[in-house]
Amino acid sequence: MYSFTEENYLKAIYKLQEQLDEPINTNAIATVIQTKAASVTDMVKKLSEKKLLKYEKYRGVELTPLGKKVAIETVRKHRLWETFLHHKLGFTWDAVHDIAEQLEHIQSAELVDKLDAFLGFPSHDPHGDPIPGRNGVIKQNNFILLSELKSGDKGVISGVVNHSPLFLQHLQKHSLVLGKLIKVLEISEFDQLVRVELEDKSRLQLSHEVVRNILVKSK
Amino acid sequence: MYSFTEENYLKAIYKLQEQLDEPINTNAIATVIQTKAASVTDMVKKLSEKKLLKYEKYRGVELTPLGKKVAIETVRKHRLWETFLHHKLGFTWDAVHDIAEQLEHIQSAELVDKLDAFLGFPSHDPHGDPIPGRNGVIKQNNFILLSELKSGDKGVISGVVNHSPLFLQHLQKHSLVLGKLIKVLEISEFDQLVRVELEDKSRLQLSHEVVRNILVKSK
DNA sequence: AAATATTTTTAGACTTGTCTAAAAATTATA
DNA sequence: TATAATTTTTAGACAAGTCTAAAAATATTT
Repeated sequence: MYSFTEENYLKAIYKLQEQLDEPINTNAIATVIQTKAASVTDMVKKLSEKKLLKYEKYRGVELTPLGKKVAIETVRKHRLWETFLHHKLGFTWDAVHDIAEQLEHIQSAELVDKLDAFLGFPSHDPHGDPIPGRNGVIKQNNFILLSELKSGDKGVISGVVNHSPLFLQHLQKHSLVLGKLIKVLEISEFDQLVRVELEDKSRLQLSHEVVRNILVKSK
Repeated sequence: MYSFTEENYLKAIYKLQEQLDEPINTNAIATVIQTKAASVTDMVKKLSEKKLLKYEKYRGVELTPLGKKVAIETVRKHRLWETFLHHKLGFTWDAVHDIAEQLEHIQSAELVDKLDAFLGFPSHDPHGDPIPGRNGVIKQNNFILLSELKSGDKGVISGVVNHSPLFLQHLQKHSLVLGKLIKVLEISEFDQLVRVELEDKSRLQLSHEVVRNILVKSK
């Protein structure tokens, strides 16, 4: 139905739209898609002709309901495949993204539904991001940043802001994985380092860069 | 590494090469790939430059060892994905081919190996075709056609010659699926119809068109 | 408000893979 | 073996998606 490229553009624009609530400009798309602004202009014109988005020269783009639907379906496929790769095939959470980027473009509605059922209708992917339902509805997480917790507060690690393999590997190395209960002991006023304690009573110090990229469910 | 199109050409040429043991001509490839002879000529030149096959104008093509390796890897991926779709997701055997045609082009050696392990290192796909190993070795089946059995002979349904969805659905409808023990009762000298008996003592008549497209392991 | 800087678009070109129509080579037939 | 029929290749064009370089529009600074 839609090409790999079209789906990638729609997904990128959708994600930008979630962050900023205003028309998405050409350069922002170019950065996400890893392409040049001129290419974006070309592509955006084509997507506009296909009624997938509204485009006004020099004013940016906005997805139509159809475009948003396709984008969300692509996100759904991506996150289901990530879940498959992690839970069924045993890939670590830092390795699933790149492969899912390919798998998300496989065309078959039946495949998506059967995969969903096979995985037990998961609500979240291996990074804690919510998986859109068949109907396109996304249950938004109400997780908060670990950096927002005060001394004595507890939370369960439930997601990440930064999805880079390097960051994910770093967390993994320190057993900071989804589901882990974490308690804030002390936040240094001097250098912002956060001392935390895990379930097994082990303690470690986390940099601000780390705590502001971990999402927790407050306990 | 190689594009969808390149892999498809190599796979098609490989399969033709298995059937005929002589250089593969342009029209044969065009028929399998569902394209025009002129397109094949163009593509074959490019594959030749990439050392994937040997091409002599007007004389046909022959895969190089590298080309054969890529072709077999593609077949391996195709058959592993078919197995996944059938055994894990519950697709019927007539529905797996089209989706596997897409999945076979996903790029990740690790994915293939992990999928293989997840499936328990299967030896055959849902149609009874052997799955090439990691090393590219294919254990050839020594199945025979059901049409070669004589009255009184028994065999286990182990594969099919015709892979069309229509034929596969037809077999399914009559419970003629892989693993079924089948006994030939009588072959009509008049109209070639074959009366057979299944494990559950049920009997049915099979046309020549059907029996010459079923492969059995002789018992 | 004019000058400067930035962003976006246009124009033209390139790549991959495809096509049609015509030319060239091969094979089959008389 | 000359002629006809078939197969294959070439030539030129097209679509999708990308690029560079230059032009146009918008935003920022003075």
